[in-house]
Amino acid sequence: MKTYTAGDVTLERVREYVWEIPREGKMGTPARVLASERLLSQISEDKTLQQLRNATQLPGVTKYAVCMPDGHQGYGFPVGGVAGIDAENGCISPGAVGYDINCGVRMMRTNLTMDDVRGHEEELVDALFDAIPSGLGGGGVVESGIDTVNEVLERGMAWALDEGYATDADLAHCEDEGVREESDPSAVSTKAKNRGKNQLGSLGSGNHFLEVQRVTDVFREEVADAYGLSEGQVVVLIHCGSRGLGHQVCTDYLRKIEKRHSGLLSKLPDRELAAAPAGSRLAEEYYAAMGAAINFAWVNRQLVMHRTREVFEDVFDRPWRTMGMELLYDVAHNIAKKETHVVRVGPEGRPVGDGEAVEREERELFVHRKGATRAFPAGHPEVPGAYLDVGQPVIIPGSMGTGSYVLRGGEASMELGFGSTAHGAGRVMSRTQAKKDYWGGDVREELEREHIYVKAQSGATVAEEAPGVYKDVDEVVRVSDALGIGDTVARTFPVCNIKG
DNA sequence: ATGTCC
Repeated sequence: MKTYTAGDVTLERVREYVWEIPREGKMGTPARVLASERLLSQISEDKTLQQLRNATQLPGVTKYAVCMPDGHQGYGFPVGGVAGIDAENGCISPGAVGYDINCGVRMMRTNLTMDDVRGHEEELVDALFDAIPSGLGGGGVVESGIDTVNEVLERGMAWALDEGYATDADLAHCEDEGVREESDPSAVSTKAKNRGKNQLGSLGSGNHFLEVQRVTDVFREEVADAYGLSEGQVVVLIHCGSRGLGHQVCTDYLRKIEKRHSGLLSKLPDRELAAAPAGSRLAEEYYAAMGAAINFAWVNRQLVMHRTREVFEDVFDRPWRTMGMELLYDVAHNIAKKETHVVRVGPEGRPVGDGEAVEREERELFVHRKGATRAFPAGHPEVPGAYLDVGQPVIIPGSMGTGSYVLRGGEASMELGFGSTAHGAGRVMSRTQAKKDYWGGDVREELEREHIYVKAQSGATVAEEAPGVYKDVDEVVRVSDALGIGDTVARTFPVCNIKG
């Protein structure tokens, strides 16, 4: 059997693009990396593989911990990691969701083409930058008080609908219709709410952005038709999360869980994997607080989209509905959710990997997706009606110089990754290193030569997000497609981009 | 990712 060794980790090649760290020692299950050899070598350069192996020690982890092709090191658990953990006898781990709860992406269609937009790029990027708050700290489309925040945390996009910021169609084309029902605003600290109350409708910083793009390629015509995508069409991609509110929720619960479940913590290989046992009060509270932050992020992206429609109305001087500005889909990539999956069970009733399994069973799991996108295939009941026959849209943002992809959930996603695929290109260079290698102004000029117009609050952010700091998104998507976990539907190229 | 340390 072909193997790949990086430091103290050896992976066995199960088949093309599937690598396995066999179960040994304290590992609860095997671990798997879904990658080409080139991507695996990039993944091996930081602590990703150690973190993935550590994750199999979380109590109740089933099948295998999985790393997607864009994986890299994160807080305790890889970005690009997926773990399906028994929701009855296992645990839930904030580090395996991430600090930016419900960080995610939405794509809005338009019926405009580049002929409509050409010559307006700079006007458009300026107008978007002026209208949509970005960067660190406060300022949002809506300035709200605690009461409004509580309603947003409770109701998600249903709140936006009632307030006139969303349409029924917007809700219908969002993962979970933009509402996590199992949410509890009272589980969210006042500190978190105070951080969030003036951030509703804001991009934030880092890799978050809003980008006007054109569709350059269509790979699966019948799926693209169902998604309303065609070559030359202009679309808008929005990538942001739950801002300071979600960050505070993660911080608050990490602290509480470390303290109250120190016994479990002492058995784990990394403090950053701190977890609350399923059924414990803190597990319930974290799940409900995370749900509230999830709702906050959906409203955040909705308000940014609402404001984008208004900007297009100003720039192109007609109502947004006449420009076909409909939500294609909104999908989270930092989330944990109770879902039912088929897992393999060993002779002692414990979830195991392929080799030891004696039977297959349906179990309710906390599916932790951190930097991984839900990718349910055609026919799955949670895929919206309009897309049921073709599969759930998966939106994979690339860098601001290379473009992005729309995929559809593939038939193999349930078996290989608990219904998930990649979430982006994935960094290959730290932010610190990026600022040494690049200068924001140069990056911006380089992009402008390719007719990509970038406007950012800070030149440092442009340097940190230079196209060269990312893995090859084409390669990430090629692997996803080849494995059948997410099938390519269309590719886009940037027109203008605003960021923190 | 993040009022990049209460």
